[in-house]
Amino acid sequence: MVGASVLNQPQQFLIPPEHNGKSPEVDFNQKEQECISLVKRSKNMEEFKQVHGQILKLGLFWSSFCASNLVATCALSEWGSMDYACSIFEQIDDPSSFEFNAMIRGYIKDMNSEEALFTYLEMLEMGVKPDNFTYPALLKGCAFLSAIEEGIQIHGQILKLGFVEDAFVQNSLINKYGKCGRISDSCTVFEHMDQKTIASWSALIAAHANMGFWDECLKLFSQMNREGCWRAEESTLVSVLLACTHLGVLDSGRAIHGYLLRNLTGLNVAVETSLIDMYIHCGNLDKGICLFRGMGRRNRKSYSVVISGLATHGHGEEALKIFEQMLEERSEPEDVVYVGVLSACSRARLVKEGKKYFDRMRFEHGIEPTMQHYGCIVDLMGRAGMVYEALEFIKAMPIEPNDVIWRIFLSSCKIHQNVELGEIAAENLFKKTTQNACDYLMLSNMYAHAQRWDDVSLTRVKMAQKGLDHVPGSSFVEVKRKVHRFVSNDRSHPQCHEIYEMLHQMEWQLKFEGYSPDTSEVLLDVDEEEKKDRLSSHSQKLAIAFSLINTSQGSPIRIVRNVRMCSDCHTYTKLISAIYERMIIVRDRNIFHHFSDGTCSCKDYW
DNA sequence: GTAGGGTTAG
Repeated sequence: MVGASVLNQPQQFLIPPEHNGKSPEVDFNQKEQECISLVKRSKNMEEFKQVHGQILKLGLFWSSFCASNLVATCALSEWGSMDYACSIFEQIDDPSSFEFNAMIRGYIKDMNSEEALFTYLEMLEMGVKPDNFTYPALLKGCAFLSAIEEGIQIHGQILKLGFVEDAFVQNSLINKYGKCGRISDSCTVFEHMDQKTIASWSALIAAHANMGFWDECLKLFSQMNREGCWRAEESTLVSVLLACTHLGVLDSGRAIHGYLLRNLTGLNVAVETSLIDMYIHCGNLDKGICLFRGMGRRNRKSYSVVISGLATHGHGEEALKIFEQMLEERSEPEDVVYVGVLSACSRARLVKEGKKYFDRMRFEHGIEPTMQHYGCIVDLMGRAGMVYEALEFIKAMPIEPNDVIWRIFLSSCKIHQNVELGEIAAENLFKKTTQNACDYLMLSNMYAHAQRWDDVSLTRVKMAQKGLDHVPGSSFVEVKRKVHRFVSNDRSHPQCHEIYEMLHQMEWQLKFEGYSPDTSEVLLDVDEEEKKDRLSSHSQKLAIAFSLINTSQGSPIRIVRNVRMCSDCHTYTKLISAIYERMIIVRDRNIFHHFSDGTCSCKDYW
């Protein structure tokens, strides 16, 4: 049936068959040219099949570049089909590297990397020599499959065939090694390059981002600016923005924003969304929302970023309004956006609404709940104090609850000091292989609060037996694009003396306000004075003291923490925000605390 | 004579 319809139609696009005065060879070449041009101009499968039919009818398939172009167009066009391309390809008696390359690229475009690798093997078996065009796509396939062994073999073939100097091949190698987690191999390829282009830097930065080496991403970006004369493109900057987001470095993120505005006209939705995400996760929610409101076009991801962002900053109601607005704009929700919606309900303690959205997700939008959704509901109930109901919910889950579910439940039990259920949570959590020191500390803190010192010791012994080390709490502050890290009782900072002076001064001020340290979360059964000493130099307090010295009066202080803050630091920070009239924003793992005028946005539940 | 690399957010 291929091309059947064209036979019944006037052949407007071809030269009439009668002799036009030229030699048959010229005539043939002209027809061939016209057919190729028509193949390339096809806008859909229907048009393509018509031209294919014509080419077969005119006998041009066997003797020309027509077959090549048919395969390439069908394999690589947006509207193309690999099945159809394959059927054409199979009719070529003696396929060249061009046709093989087109097939390989087509499979990669279709995310069918296995088939791309099979095609390459077929190419070698048939004795067709690969060229420098073969490898970029093939390496992309290896990257996608994280196929380390195959990748190494292919690298060997590249060396043997002498394509290792090709910049495109080298960039693909950097990417491939990055995706396979072999970052040092990416660096080696990069270092050996004569001509490093923007794509080489981008590939290297993305490789580091893929491994979560955020500091390295920023270092490479500044190195690139120092060494190169080209301007970064959007794709590079998304990786760099992602690094800023993870590190919580707002000033560096702002600098990238400035760079984008200076060097690019108009940003695409992906970059705008990355910027919004960066602002929100670096603690400047208002700027993120402002950019979101100014977006010309939004997609589901931009909505999702903003909804989750508002939820983590404790603005649950606002997040739900944006979600309703998204539904009005007929953007069908996907499962991830519901994680934001449900966590918004949980943070705002909107239990009824949360349950309603959970049902709506399943029954109205047909989304099967994932572990994350179940986690949100456990959090929703647990945080609101419905710990017994939360436990029943966990027991009724159709999938085996993972460590995260039990951790969320343990955290709820701790907030509401339900030791009995907390022990059930811990018992289940400790059966999992992914337990960590924080889990033991949570249980231990709960016992400490209940003054059960024997159980505190026992929990710590168990923790030590498992070889789990207490993760030292760190606080990070960025001042003038430089990140300062503090740990508890830190005396390593160059401004150490001034910082402790400031801390002393702060304590005096706090005493006037009637503050007394909350020692309930200091683990050891030692005397009160020692506990107070340990508390007074927690990393967050050092970071605040440092910021008060080094930033201007009235400017907000932004702190990123690696572990959850203790209740004393929370109370302390609330009071400091009022005394020093500063907004203090703390990123505490996944949520934000906005301390202002003596209160916190989390309403003391975190 | 046909073509290729880095591509993102939760």
